[in-house]
Amino acid sequence: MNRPVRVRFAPSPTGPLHIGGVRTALYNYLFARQHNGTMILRIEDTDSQRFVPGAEDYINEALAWLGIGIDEGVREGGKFGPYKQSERRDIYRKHVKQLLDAGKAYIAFDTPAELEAARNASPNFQYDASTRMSMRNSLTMPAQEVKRLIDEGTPYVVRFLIEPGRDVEVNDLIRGKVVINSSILDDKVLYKSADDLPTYHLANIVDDHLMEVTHVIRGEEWLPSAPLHVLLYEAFGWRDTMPDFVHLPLLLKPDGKGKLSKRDGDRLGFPVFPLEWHDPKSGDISSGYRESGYLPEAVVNFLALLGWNPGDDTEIMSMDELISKFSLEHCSRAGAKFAFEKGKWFNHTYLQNMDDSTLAEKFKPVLREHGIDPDKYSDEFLTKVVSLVKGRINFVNDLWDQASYFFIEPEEYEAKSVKKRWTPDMPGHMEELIKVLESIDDFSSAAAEPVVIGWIEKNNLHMGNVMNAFRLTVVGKCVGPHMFDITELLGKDETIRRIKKGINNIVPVE
RNA sequence: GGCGAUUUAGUGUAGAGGCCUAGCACGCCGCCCUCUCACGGCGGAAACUCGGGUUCGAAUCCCGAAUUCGCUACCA
Repeated sequence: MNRPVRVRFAPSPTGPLHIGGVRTALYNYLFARQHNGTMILRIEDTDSQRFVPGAEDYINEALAWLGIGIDEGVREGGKFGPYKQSERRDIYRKHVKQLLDAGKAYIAFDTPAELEAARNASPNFQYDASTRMSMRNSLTMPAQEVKRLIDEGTPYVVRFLIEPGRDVEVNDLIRGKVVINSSILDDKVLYKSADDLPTYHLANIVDDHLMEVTHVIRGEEWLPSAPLHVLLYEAFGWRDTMPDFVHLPLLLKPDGKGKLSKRDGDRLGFPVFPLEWHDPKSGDISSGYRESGYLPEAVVNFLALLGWNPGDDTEIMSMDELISKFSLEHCSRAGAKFAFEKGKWFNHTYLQNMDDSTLAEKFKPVLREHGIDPDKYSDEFLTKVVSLVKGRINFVNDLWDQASYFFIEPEEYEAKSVKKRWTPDMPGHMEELIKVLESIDDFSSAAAEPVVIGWIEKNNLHMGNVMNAFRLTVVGKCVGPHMFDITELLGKDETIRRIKKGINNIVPVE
Protein backbone atom coordinates (compact mmCIF):
# COMPACT_ATOMS: atom_id res chain seq x y z
CA MET A 1 0.00 0.00 0.00
CA ASN A 2 3.01 2.27 -0.26
CA ARG A 3 2.44 3.46 -3.78
CA PRO A 4 4.42 6.32 -5.23
CA VAL A 5 2.70 9.59 -4.42
CA ARG A 6 0.57 10.96 -7.23
CA VAL A 7 -1.65 13.98 -6.77
CA ARG A 8 -3.69 16.02 -9.15
CA PHE A 9 -5.03 19.51 -9.51
CA ALA A 10 -8.25 19.28 -11.47
CA PRO A 11 -9.79 22.62 -12.37
CA SER A 12 -12.71 23.24 -14.67
CA PRO A 13 -12.08 25.62 -17.54
CA THR A 14 -15.10 27.75 -16.66
CA GLY A 15 -13.24 31.01 -16.16
CA PRO A 16 -10.01 32.36 -14.72
CA LEU A 17 -8.37 30.27 -12.05
CA HIS A 18 -9.47 31.63 -8.69
CA ILE A 19 -6.91 32.40 -5.98
CA GLY A 20 -8.44 29.67 -3.81
CA GLY A 21 -7.85 27.24 -6.64
CA VAL A 22 -4.28 28.44 -6.87
CA ARG A 23 -3.77 27.60 -3.22
CA THR A 24 -5.19 24.12 -3.74
CA ALA A 25 -2.80 23.67 -6.66
CA LEU A 26 0.07 24.93 -4.53
CA TYR A 27 -0.63 22.50 -1.68
CA ASN A 28 -0.85 19.62 -4.14
CA TYR A 29 2.43 20.70 -5.65
CA LEU A 30 4.20 21.07 -2.29
CA PHE A 31 2.95 17.66 -1.21
CA ALA A 32 4.01 16.04 -4.46
CA ARG A 33 7.49 17.53 -4.44
CA GLN A 34 8.07 16.72 -0.81
CA HIS A 35 7.33 13.07 -1.47
CA ASN A 36 9.16 12.94 -4.76
CA GLY A 37 5.78 12.27 -6.26
CA THR A 38 3.99 13.33 -9.41
CA MET A 39 1.83 16.40 -9.92
CA ILE A 40 -0.92 15.94 -12.48
CA LEU A 41 -2.97 18.68 -14.08
CA ARG A 42 -6.29 17.36 -15.28
CA ILE A 43 -8.80 19.51 -17.09
CA GLU A 44 -12.33 18.72 -15.96
CA ASP A 45 -14.38 20.05 -18.83
CA THR A 46 -17.43 17.87 -18.41
CA ASP A 47 -19.80 20.80 -18.28
CA SER A 48 -20.15 21.75 -21.91
CA GLN A 49 -22.56 24.55 -20.92
CA ARG A 50 -20.05 26.44 -18.83
CA PHE A 51 -16.95 26.04 -20.95
CA VAL A 52 -15.07 29.30 -21.40
CA PRO A 53 -12.54 29.71 -24.21
CA GLY A 54 -9.13 30.70 -23.00
CA ALA A 55 -9.61 29.38 -19.50
CA GLU A 56 -7.35 26.40 -20.00
CA ASP A 57 -4.50 28.54 -21.31
CA TYR A 58 -5.05 30.84 -18.39
CA ILE A 59 -4.64 27.96 -15.93
CA ASN A 60 -1.38 26.89 -17.55
CA GLU A 61 -0.01 30.39 -17.65
CA ALA A 62 -0.95 31.15 -14.07
CA LEU A 63 0.63 28.00 -12.68
CA ALA A 64 3.77 28.59 -14.74
CA TRP A 65 4.03 32.17 -13.50
CA LEU A 66 3.82 31.01 -9.89
CA GLY A 67 6.37 28.25 -10.39
CA ILE A 68 3.91 25.46 -9.72
CA GLY A 69 5.34 22.80 -11.98
CA ILE A 70 3.24 20.15 -13.63
CA ASP A 71 4.63 16.68 -14.34
CA GLU A 72 1.73 15.20 -16.27
CA GLY A 73 -0.99 17.02 -18.10
CA VAL A 74 -2.46 18.09 -21.40
CA ARG A 75 0.68 19.97 -22.40
CA GLU A 76 3.19 17.83 -20.56
CA GLY A 77 1.82 14.48 -21.67
CA GLY A 78 2.23 11.33 -19.62
CA LYS A 79 1.34 7.65 -19.57
CA PHE A 80 -2.12 8.16 -18.15
CA GLY A 81 -3.63 10.46 -20.75
CA PRO A 82 -5.62 11.96 -22.17
CA TYR A 83 -5.64 14.53 -19.38
CA LYS A 84 -8.69 16.36 -20.60
CA GLN A 85 -11.96 14.75 -19.64
CA SER A 86 -13.79 15.62 -22.81
CA GLU A 87 -11.29 13.37 -24.60
CA ARG A 88 -12.00 10.42 -22.32
CA ARG A 89 -15.59 9.73 -23.33
CA ASP A 90 -14.90 6.10 -24.29
CA ILE A 91 -13.45 5.42 -20.90
CA TYR A 92 -16.43 6.88 -19.05
CA ARG A 93 -18.95 5.13 -21.28
CA LYS A 94 -17.30 1.82 -20.51
CA HIS A 95 -17.38 2.44 -16.80
CA VAL A 96 -20.96 3.63 -16.82
CA LYS A 97 -21.92 0.44 -18.58
CA GLN A 98 -20.04 -1.56 -15.97
CA LEU A 99 -22.12 0.00 -13.21
CA LEU A 100 -25.33 -0.43 -15.18
CA ASP A 101 -24.59 -4.09 -15.85
CA ALA A 102 -23.85 -4.69 -12.21
CA GLY A 103 -27.18 -3.13 -11.21
CA LYS A 104 -25.42 -0.37 -9.31
CA ALA A 105 -26.78 2.37 -11.53
CA TYR A 106 -29.91 2.86 -13.57
CA ILE A 107 -31.24 4.91 -16.44
CA ALA A 108 -33.63 7.79 -15.79
CA PHE A 109 -35.77 9.70 -18.27
CA ASP A 110 -37.19 12.37 -16.01
CA THR A 111 -36.91 15.70 -17.76
CA PRO A 112 -35.57 18.79 -16.03
CA ALA A 113 -39.11 20.14 -16.00
CA GLU A 114 -40.44 17.00 -14.31
CA LEU A 115 -37.73 17.15 -11.68
CA GLU A 116 -38.47 20.78 -11.11
CA ALA A 117 -42.14 19.95 -10.64
CA ALA A 118 -41.31 17.20 -8.17
CA ARG A 119 -39.18 19.61 -6.16
CA ASN A 120 -41.90 22.19 -6.15
CA ALA A 121 -44.51 19.69 -5.07
CA SER A 122 -42.42 18.56 -2.16
CA PRO A 123 -39.79 20.93 -0.80
CA ASN A 124 -37.69 18.10 0.56
CA PHE A 125 -37.80 16.09 -2.62
CA GLN A 126 -34.68 14.09 -3.26
CA TYR A 127 -34.14 11.52 -5.99
CA ASP A 128 -33.36 8.56 -3.76
CA ALA A 129 -34.62 5.25 -2.40
CA SER A 130 -37.77 6.91 -1.11
CA THR A 131 -38.78 8.42 -4.44
CA ARG A 132 -37.05 6.60 -7.26
CA MET A 133 -39.81 4.03 -7.64
CA SER A 134 -42.28 6.73 -8.52
CA MET A 135 -40.11 8.31 -11.20
CA ARG A 136 -39.58 7.48 -14.85
CA ASN A 137 -36.56 5.20 -14.90
CA SER A 138 -35.36 1.74 -15.78
CA LEU A 139 -36.35 0.56 -12.32
CA THR A 140 -39.98 1.42 -12.88
CA MET A 141 -40.38 0.92 -16.61
CA PRO A 142 -40.47 -2.29 -18.67
CA ALA A 143 -37.14 -3.13 -20.30
CA GLN A 144 -38.59 -2.90 -23.83
CA GLU A 145 -39.91 0.58 -23.11
CA VAL A 146 -36.51 1.67 -21.86
CA LYS A 147 -34.85 0.24 -24.94
CA ARG A 148 -37.38 1.88 -27.23
CA LEU A 149 -36.87 5.31 -25.69
CA ILE A 150 -33.10 5.00 -25.94
CA ASP A 151 -33.31 3.85 -29.55
CA GLU A 152 -35.52 6.80 -30.35
CA GLY A 153 -32.85 9.08 -28.97
CA THR A 154 -34.73 10.24 -25.91
CA PRO A 155 -32.28 12.04 -23.63
CA TYR A 156 -31.59 10.22 -20.42
CA VAL A 157 -29.20 10.21 -17.51
CA VAL A 158 -27.58 7.42 -15.59
CA ARG A 159 -28.06 7.62 -11.84
CA PHE A 160 -26.07 5.94 -9.12
CA LEU A 161 -28.25 3.61 -7.05
CA ILE A 162 -27.57 4.40 -3.43
CA GLU A 163 -28.53 1.89 -0.76
CA PRO A 164 -30.01 3.83 2.14
CA GLY A 165 -29.29 3.48 5.82
CA ARG A 166 -25.59 2.90 5.76
CA ASP A 167 -23.01 4.94 7.62
CA VAL A 168 -20.28 5.77 5.16
CA GLU A 169 -16.92 6.62 6.60
CA VAL A 170 -14.46 9.01 5.01
CA ASN A 171 -11.03 9.27 6.52
CA ASP A 172 -9.86 12.82 5.96
CA LEU A 173 -6.18 13.37 6.67
CA ILE A 174 -6.67 16.71 8.34
CA ARG A 175 -10.12 16.24 9.88
CA GLY A 176 -10.11 12.61 10.89
CA LYS A 177 -13.10 10.34 10.37
CA VAL A 178 -16.18 11.91 8.91
CA VAL A 179 -19.31 9.78 8.89
CA ILE A 180 -22.37 10.46 6.76
CA ASN A 181 -25.41 8.24 6.43
CA SER A 182 -26.11 7.15 2.88
CA SER A 183 -29.81 7.98 3.32
CA ILE A 184 -29.10 11.66 3.00
CA LEU A 185 -27.35 11.14 -0.33
CA ASP A 186 -29.37 11.30 -3.53
CA ASP A 187 -29.03 9.07 -6.57
CA LYS A 188 -26.47 11.29 -8.23
CA VAL A 189 -26.45 11.70 -11.94
CA LEU A 190 -23.28 10.09 -13.27
CA TYR A 191 -23.75 10.49 -16.98
CA LYS A 192 -25.82 12.60 -19.37
CA SER A 193 -26.70 11.16 -22.76
CA ALA A 194 -27.44 14.63 -24.13
CA ASP A 195 -23.77 15.55 -24.39
CA ASP A 196 -22.36 12.06 -23.91
CA LEU A 197 -20.38 13.24 -20.90
CA PRO A 198 -20.15 12.11 -17.29
CA THR A 199 -20.69 14.43 -14.36
CA TYR A 200 -17.89 15.43 -12.03
CA HIS A 201 -18.44 12.57 -9.60
CA LEU A 202 -18.11 9.72 -12.07
CA ALA A 203 -15.30 11.26 -14.10
CA ASN A 204 -13.39 12.18 -11.00
CA ILE A 205 -13.45 8.72 -9.47
CA VAL A 206 -12.69 6.93 -12.71
CA ASP A 207 -9.81 9.24 -13.54
CA ASP A 208 -8.31 9.27 -10.09
CA HIS A 209 -8.36 5.50 -10.12
CA LEU A 210 -6.96 5.11 -13.62
CA MET A 211 -4.34 7.79 -13.07
CA GLU A 212 -3.31 6.03 -9.85
CA VAL A 213 -3.85 9.08 -7.72
CA THR A 214 -2.88 8.40 -4.11
CA HIS A 215 -4.01 11.62 -2.41
CA VAL A 216 -6.99 13.76 -3.31
CA ILE A 217 -6.22 17.23 -1.99
CA ARG A 218 -9.13 19.56 -2.71
CA GLY A 219 -11.32 22.28 -1.25
CA GLU A 220 -13.67 21.71 1.66
CA GLU A 221 -16.70 22.20 -0.57
CA TRP A 222 -16.17 18.59 -1.62
CA LEU A 223 -16.37 17.13 1.85
CA PRO A 224 -20.13 16.48 1.71
CA SER A 225 -19.78 14.48 -1.48
CA ALA A 226 -16.78 12.50 -0.32
CA PRO A 227 -19.00 9.67 0.99
CA LEU A 228 -20.57 9.41 -2.44
CA HIS A 229 -17.11 9.06 -3.87
CA VAL A 230 -16.26 6.33 -1.38
CA LEU A 231 -19.42 4.53 -2.44
CA LEU A 232 -18.38 4.83 -6.07
CA TYR A 233 -14.94 3.37 -5.38
CA GLU A 234 -16.71 0.48 -3.70
CA ALA A 235 -19.15 0.01 -6.53
CA PHE A 236 -16.25 -0.32 -8.94
CA GLY A 237 -14.39 -2.65 -6.60
CA TRP A 238 -11.53 -0.22 -6.15
CA ARG A 239 -11.78 0.17 -2.41
CA ASP A 240 -8.27 -1.19 -1.78
CA THR A 241 -6.57 1.47 -3.89
CA MET A 242 -8.86 4.32 -2.95
CA PRO A 243 -6.85 7.52 -2.46
CA ASP A 244 -6.59 9.33 0.85
CA PHE A 245 -8.73 12.44 1.11
CA VAL A 246 -7.63 15.85 2.25
CA HIS A 247 -10.20 18.65 2.37
CA LEU A 248 -8.60 22.06 2.69
CA PRO A 249 -10.26 24.95 4.51
CA LEU A 250 -11.83 27.54 2.24
CA LEU A 251 -10.64 31.06 1.57
CA LEU A 252 -13.29 33.43 2.88
CA LYS A 253 -14.23 37.04 2.20
CA PRO A 254 -12.08 39.49 4.18
CA ASP A 255 -15.11 41.28 5.57
CA GLY A 256 -18.60 39.84 5.46
CA LYS A 257 -19.44 36.24 5.05
CA GLY A 258 -19.01 33.42 2.65
CA LYS A 259 -16.53 32.15 0.17
CA LEU A 260 -14.18 34.60 -1.46
CA SER A 261 -15.66 35.51 -4.82
CA LYS A 262 -14.49 37.40 -7.86
CA ARG A 263 -16.74 40.29 -6.92
CA ASP A 264 -14.87 40.82 -3.64
CA GLY A 265 -11.73 41.81 -5.46
CA ASP A 266 -13.29 44.73 -7.27
CA ARG A 267 -15.29 45.68 -4.22
CA LEU A 268 -12.35 45.77 -1.81
CA GLY A 269 -9.56 46.64 -4.18
CA PHE A 270 -7.33 43.60 -4.39
CA PRO A 271 -6.94 40.90 -7.00
CA VAL A 272 -8.58 37.52 -6.59
CA PHE A 273 -6.94 36.13 -9.70
CA PRO A 274 -3.29 35.35 -10.34
CA LEU A 275 -3.29 37.01 -13.77
CA GLU A 276 -5.43 39.70 -15.30
CA TRP A 277 -8.45 38.20 -16.99
CA HIS A 278 -10.41 39.58 -19.90
CA ASP A 279 -13.81 37.97 -19.97
CA PRO A 280 -14.49 36.97 -23.58
CA LYS A 281 -18.26 37.34 -23.20
CA SER A 282 -18.81 40.40 -21.05
CA GLY A 283 -15.55 42.12 -21.91
CA ASP A 284 -15.00 42.75 -18.19
CA ILE A 285 -11.44 42.93 -16.94
CA SER A 286 -10.51 41.44 -13.60
CA SER A 287 -7.21 42.47 -12.08
CA GLY A 288 -4.46 39.97 -11.46
CA TYR A 289 -1.62 39.67 -8.99
CA ARG A 290 0.96 39.68 -11.75
CA GLU A 291 -0.29 42.87 -13.36
CA SER A 292 -0.74 44.52 -9.97
CA GLY A 293 2.98 44.23 -9.34
CA TYR A 294 3.14 41.23 -7.07
CA LEU A 295 6.13 38.93 -7.28
CA PRO A 296 5.17 35.29 -7.81
CA GLU A 297 7.39 34.22 -4.91
CA ALA A 298 5.54 36.58 -2.60
CA VAL A 299 2.14 35.37 -3.75
CA VAL A 300 3.16 31.75 -3.24
CA ASN A 301 4.56 32.50 0.22
CA PHE A 302 1.46 34.44 1.22
CA LEU A 303 -0.94 31.80 -0.05
CA ALA A 304 0.98 28.95 1.55
CA LEU A 305 0.46 30.54 4.96
CA LEU A 306 -3.28 30.91 4.52
CA GLY A 307 -4.37 27.63 6.02
CA TRP A 308 -1.00 26.16 6.86
CA ASN A 309 1.98 27.05 9.02
CA PRO A 310 5.41 25.52 9.48
CA GLY A 311 4.88 24.93 13.20
CA ASP A 312 7.19 27.77 14.18
CA ASP A 313 7.36 31.50 13.61
CA THR A 314 9.01 31.39 10.21
CA GLU A 315 7.11 33.44 7.64
CA ILE A 316 9.41 34.17 4.75
CA MET A 317 9.99 30.94 2.88
CA SER A 318 11.09 30.11 -0.62
CA MET A 319 9.33 27.45 -2.66
CA ASP A 320 12.06 24.95 -1.72
CA GLU A 321 11.64 25.72 1.95
CA LEU A 322 7.89 25.37 1.64
CA ILE A 323 8.37 22.02 -0.02
CA SER A 324 10.55 20.72 2.76
CA LYS A 325 8.43 22.13 5.59
CA PHE A 326 4.94 21.46 4.29
CA SER A 327 2.82 19.04 6.26
CA LEU A 328 -0.83 18.11 6.37
CA GLU A 329 -0.66 18.00 10.19
CA HIS A 330 -0.13 21.75 10.25
CA CYS A 331 -3.03 22.57 7.98
CA SER A 332 -5.83 24.37 9.75
CA ARG A 333 -9.39 23.19 9.58
CA ALA A 334 -11.33 26.42 9.70
CA GLY A 335 -11.75 28.69 6.70
CA ALA A 336 -9.34 31.61 6.48
CA LYS A 337 -10.47 35.13 5.76
CA PHE A 338 -8.46 36.43 2.88
CA ALA A 339 -6.20 38.98 4.57
CA PHE A 340 -4.81 40.79 1.55
CA GLU A 341 -3.09 43.45 3.68
CA LYS A 342 -0.58 40.84 4.66
CA GLY A 343 -0.09 39.98 1.02
CA LYS A 344 1.18 43.51 0.50
CA TRP A 345 3.61 43.06 3.34
CA PHE A 346 4.95 39.86 1.81
CA ASN A 347 5.49 41.66 -1.45
CA HIS A 348 7.17 44.54 0.34
CA THR A 349 9.49 42.16 2.14
CA TYR A 350 10.41 40.26 -1.03
CA LEU A 351 11.14 43.55 -2.75
CA GLN A 352 13.42 44.63 0.10
CA ASN A 353 15.33 41.38 -0.15
CA MET A 354 15.88 41.71 -3.88
CA ASP A 355 19.18 43.19 -5.06
CA ASP A 356 19.02 46.77 -6.15
CA SER A 357 20.25 46.00 -9.64
CA THR A 358 17.54 43.39 -10.19
CA LEU A 359 14.95 45.81 -8.93
CA ALA A 360 16.39 48.50 -11.20
CA GLU A 361 15.77 46.20 -14.17
CA LYS A 362 12.15 45.83 -13.11
CA PHE A 363 11.91 49.59 -12.84
CA LYS A 364 12.78 50.12 -16.50
CA PRO A 365 9.41 49.14 -17.96
CA VAL A 366 7.71 51.33 -15.37
CA LEU A 367 9.82 54.27 -16.53
CA ARG A 368 8.88 53.60 -20.13
CA GLU A 369 5.21 53.64 -19.18
CA HIS A 370 5.76 57.16 -17.91
CA GLY A 371 7.51 58.31 -21.03
CA ILE A 372 11.03 58.06 -19.66
CA ASP A 373 13.64 56.26 -21.72
CA PRO A 374 15.62 54.24 -19.18
CA ASP A 375 18.43 53.75 -21.66
CA LYS A 376 19.34 57.39 -21.23
CA TYR A 377 20.42 56.58 -17.71
CA SER A 378 23.23 54.35 -16.55
CA ASP A 379 22.41 51.17 -14.70
CA GLU A 380 24.50 52.54 -11.89
CA PHE A 381 22.28 55.61 -11.64
CA LEU A 382 19.07 53.57 -11.75
CA THR A 383 20.41 51.18 -9.15
CA LYS A 384 21.26 54.05 -6.82
CA VAL A 385 17.84 55.60 -7.27
CA VAL A 386 16.22 52.28 -6.47
CA SER A 387 18.38 51.77 -3.40
CA LEU A 388 17.33 55.14 -2.03
CA VAL A 389 13.59 54.65 -2.34
CA LYS A 390 12.95 50.94 -2.20
CA GLY A 391 12.26 50.91 1.52
CA ARG A 392 9.05 52.76 0.93
CA ILE A 393 7.48 50.60 -1.78
CA ASN A 394 5.11 47.65 -1.71
CA PHE A 395 5.03 47.16 -5.46
CA VAL A 396 7.43 47.73 -8.31
CA ASN A 397 5.04 50.32 -9.69
CA ASP A 398 5.35 52.35 -6.49
CA LEU A 399 8.88 53.11 -7.57
CA TRP A 400 7.56 55.76 -9.92
CA ASP A 401 5.64 57.57 -7.21
CA GLN A 402 8.68 57.53 -5.00
CA ALA A 403 11.34 58.38 -7.55
CA SER A 404 9.76 60.32 -10.40
CA TYR A 405 11.62 63.52 -9.39
CA PHE A 406 14.90 61.87 -10.30
CA PHE A 407 13.70 61.89 -13.90
CA ILE A 408 11.43 64.90 -14.24
CA GLU A 409 11.65 68.25 -12.50
CA PRO A 410 8.71 69.34 -10.37
CA GLU A 411 6.00 71.24 -12.24
CA GLU A 412 3.87 71.82 -9.21
CA TYR A 413 4.65 72.32 -5.58
CA GLU A 414 2.58 70.68 -2.88
CA ALA A 415 0.39 73.40 -1.36
CA LYS A 416 0.58 72.14 2.19
CA SER A 417 4.36 72.19 2.20
CA VAL A 418 4.53 75.55 0.46
CA LYS A 419 2.30 77.05 3.10
CA LYS A 420 4.35 75.60 5.90
CA ARG A 421 7.88 76.09 4.59
CA TRP A 422 7.95 78.73 1.85
CA THR A 423 8.09 81.72 4.19
CA PRO A 424 8.73 85.18 2.71
CA ASP A 425 12.43 85.04 3.54
CA MET A 426 12.95 81.76 1.69
CA PRO A 427 13.61 83.04 -1.83
CA GLY A 428 16.47 85.07 -0.37
CA HIS A 429 17.87 82.11 1.52
CA MET A 430 17.63 79.98 -1.59
CA GLU A 431 19.62 82.56 -3.55
CA GLU A 432 22.29 82.27 -0.87
CA LEU A 433 22.06 78.48 -0.95
CA ILE A 434 22.78 78.53 -4.67
CA LYS A 435 25.97 80.43 -4.02
CA VAL A 436 26.96 77.94 -1.35
CA LEU A 437 26.28 75.00 -3.65
CA GLU A 438 28.17 76.59 -6.50
CA SER A 439 31.24 76.73 -4.31
CA ILE A 440 31.16 72.98 -3.68
CA ASP A 441 33.36 70.93 -5.98
CA ASP A 442 32.68 67.48 -4.58
CA PHE A 443 28.91 67.22 -4.79
CA SER A 444 28.72 63.83 -3.08
CA SER A 445 26.32 63.54 -0.18
CA ALA A 446 29.11 63.13 2.34
CA ALA A 447 31.02 66.17 1.12
CA ALA A 448 28.18 68.56 0.33
CA GLU A 449 26.14 68.04 3.46
CA PRO A 450 28.60 69.52 5.98
CA VAL A 451 29.08 72.58 3.82
CA VAL A 452 25.39 73.35 3.62
CA ILE A 453 24.70 72.49 7.23
CA GLY A 454 27.64 74.68 8.20
CA TRP A 455 26.21 77.58 6.22
CA ILE A 456 22.80 77.16 7.90
CA GLU A 457 24.29 77.04 11.35
CA LYS A 458 26.71 79.89 10.79
CA ASN A 459 23.87 82.15 9.75
CA ASN A 460 21.54 80.93 12.47
CA LEU A 461 18.96 79.86 9.93
CA HIS A 462 16.11 77.52 10.77
CA MET A 463 17.33 74.06 9.83
CA GLY A 464 13.87 72.55 9.28
CA ASN A 465 12.55 75.43 7.24
CA VAL A 466 15.60 75.89 5.03
CA MET A 467 16.13 72.22 4.35
CA ASN A 468 12.46 71.70 3.56
CA ALA A 469 12.33 74.73 1.30
CA PHE A 470 15.38 73.31 -0.45
CA ARG A 471 13.62 69.96 -0.74
CA LEU A 472 10.49 71.67 -2.02
CA THR A 473 12.35 73.23 -4.93
CA VAL A 474 14.10 70.00 -5.87
CA VAL A 475 11.42 67.38 -5.20
CA GLY A 476 8.21 69.40 -5.31
CA LYS A 477 7.08 68.23 -1.92
CA CYS A 478 8.49 67.45 1.48
CA VAL A 479 9.00 63.72 1.24
CA GLY A 480 11.78 61.40 0.24
CA PRO A 481 15.20 60.15 1.23
CA HIS A 482 18.08 62.09 2.71
CA MET A 483 18.29 65.40 0.82
CA PHE A 484 21.98 65.23 -0.05
CA ASP A 485 21.64 61.69 -1.39
CA ILE A 486 19.11 63.10 -3.82
CA THR A 487 21.26 66.03 -4.89
CA GLU A 488 24.28 63.80 -5.32
CA LEU A 489 22.40 61.79 -7.91
CA LEU A 490 20.84 64.81 -9.55
CA GLY A 491 24.14 66.63 -9.80
CA LYS A 492 25.10 70.19 -9.11
CA ASP A 493 23.75 71.82 -12.26
CA GLU A 494 20.35 70.20 -12.09
CA THR A 495 20.03 70.89 -8.37
CA ILE A 496 20.80 74.58 -8.84
CA ARG A 497 18.53 74.80 -11.86
CA ARG A 498 15.63 73.44 -9.81
CA ILE A 499 16.27 75.85 -6.96
CA LYS A 500 16.19 78.77 -9.40
CA LYS A 501 13.00 77.43 -10.92
CA GLY A 502 11.50 77.16 -7.48
CA ILE A 503 12.41 80.69 -6.59
CA ASN A 504 10.61 81.92 -9.70
CA ASN A 505 7.66 79.57 -9.64
CA ILE A 506 6.68 78.87 -6.06
CA VAL A 507 3.84 81.15 -5.08
CA PRO A 508 3.63 81.70 -1.35
CA VAL A 509 0.32 80.76 0.22
CA GLU A 510 -1.22 83.69 2.11
C1' G B 1 -35.12 22.92 6.70
C1' G B 2 -31.53 18.56 6.46
C1' C B 3 -26.42 16.88 6.62
C1' G B 4 -21.39 17.86 7.51
C1' A B 5 -17.42 20.85 8.94
C1' U B 6 -15.76 24.80 12.09
C1' U B 7 -14.52 28.04 16.53
C1' U B 8 -7.38 31.58 20.17
C1' A B 9 -6.71 39.53 19.62
C1' G B 10 -9.44 43.36 13.68
C1' U B 11 -6.71 39.47 10.35
C1' G B 12 -3.43 34.96 9.59
C1' U B 13 -1.82 31.74 13.28
C1' A B 14 1.43 29.12 17.63
C1' G B 15 -0.35 26.25 21.53
C1' A B 16 -1.51 18.97 21.62
C1' G B 17 -3.35 19.06 30.95
C1' G B 18 0.85 22.37 34.62
C1' C B 19 6.65 25.69 30.60
C1' C B 20 0.29 30.43 29.28
C1' U B 21 0.44 36.58 33.95
C1' A B 22 -1.42 32.71 26.04
C1' G B 23 3.78 33.40 21.73
C1' C B 24 4.63 35.28 16.50
C1' A B 25 3.28 38.15 12.17
C1' C B 26 0.14 41.81 9.49
C1' G B 27 -2.69 46.02 10.74
C1' C B 28 -3.41 49.94 14.51
C1' C B 29 -1.32 53.47 18.37
C1' G B 30 3.00 55.77 20.83
C1' C B 31 8.27 56.81 21.41
C1' C B 32 13.20 57.07 19.30
C1' C B 33 15.99 58.24 14.87
C1' U B 34 15.46 62.86 11.78
C1' C B 35 15.74 68.47 7.06
C1' U B 36 10.59 65.77 5.38
C1' C B 37 8.12 61.23 4.36
C1' A B 38 9.31 56.43 4.82
C1' C B 39 12.51 52.42 6.55
C1' G B 40 14.45 50.70 11.02
C1' G B 41 14.67 50.16 16.52
C1' C B 42 11.81 50.14 20.99
C1' G B 43 7.13 49.98 23.46
C1' G B 44 1.59 49.61 23.72
C1' A B 45 -3.72 48.35 23.16
C1' A B 46 -5.94 43.84 21.59
C1' A B 47 -7.94 36.89 21.93
C1' C B 48 -8.74 31.21 24.45
C1' U B 49 -17.48 31.61 21.70
C1' C B 50 -20.73 30.31 25.89
C1' G B 51 -22.47 26.72 29.66
C1' G B 52 -21.72 22.35 32.19
C1' G B 53 -18.42 18.53 33.60
C1' U B 54 -13.46 15.40 34.36
C1' U B 55 -8.88 16.81 37.12
C1' C B 56 -4.97 19.00 42.56
C1' G B 57 -4.74 21.80 37.81
C1' A B 58 -7.91 22.93 31.07
C1' A B 59 -6.99 27.26 25.63
C1' U B 60 -5.68 22.10 25.63
C1' C B 61 -10.01 16.05 27.54
C1' C B 62 -15.74 14.96 27.64
C1' C B 63 -20.98 16.66 26.99
C1' G B 64 -24.40 20.46 25.46
C1' A B 65 -25.53 25.06 23.17
C1' A B 66 -24.29 28.88 20.08
C1' U B 67 -21.35 30.79 15.85
C1' U B 68 -19.50 30.73 11.15
C1' C B 69 -18.77 28.12 6.62
C1' G B 70 -19.88 24.41 3.06
C1' C B 71 -23.11 21.00 0.63
C1' U B 72 -28.09 19.93 -0.42
C1' A B 73 -28.24 20.67 -9.61
C1' C B 74 -28.53 16.59 -15.85
C1' C B 75 -22.02 22.93 -11.90
C1' A B 76 -17.62 21.75 -10.61
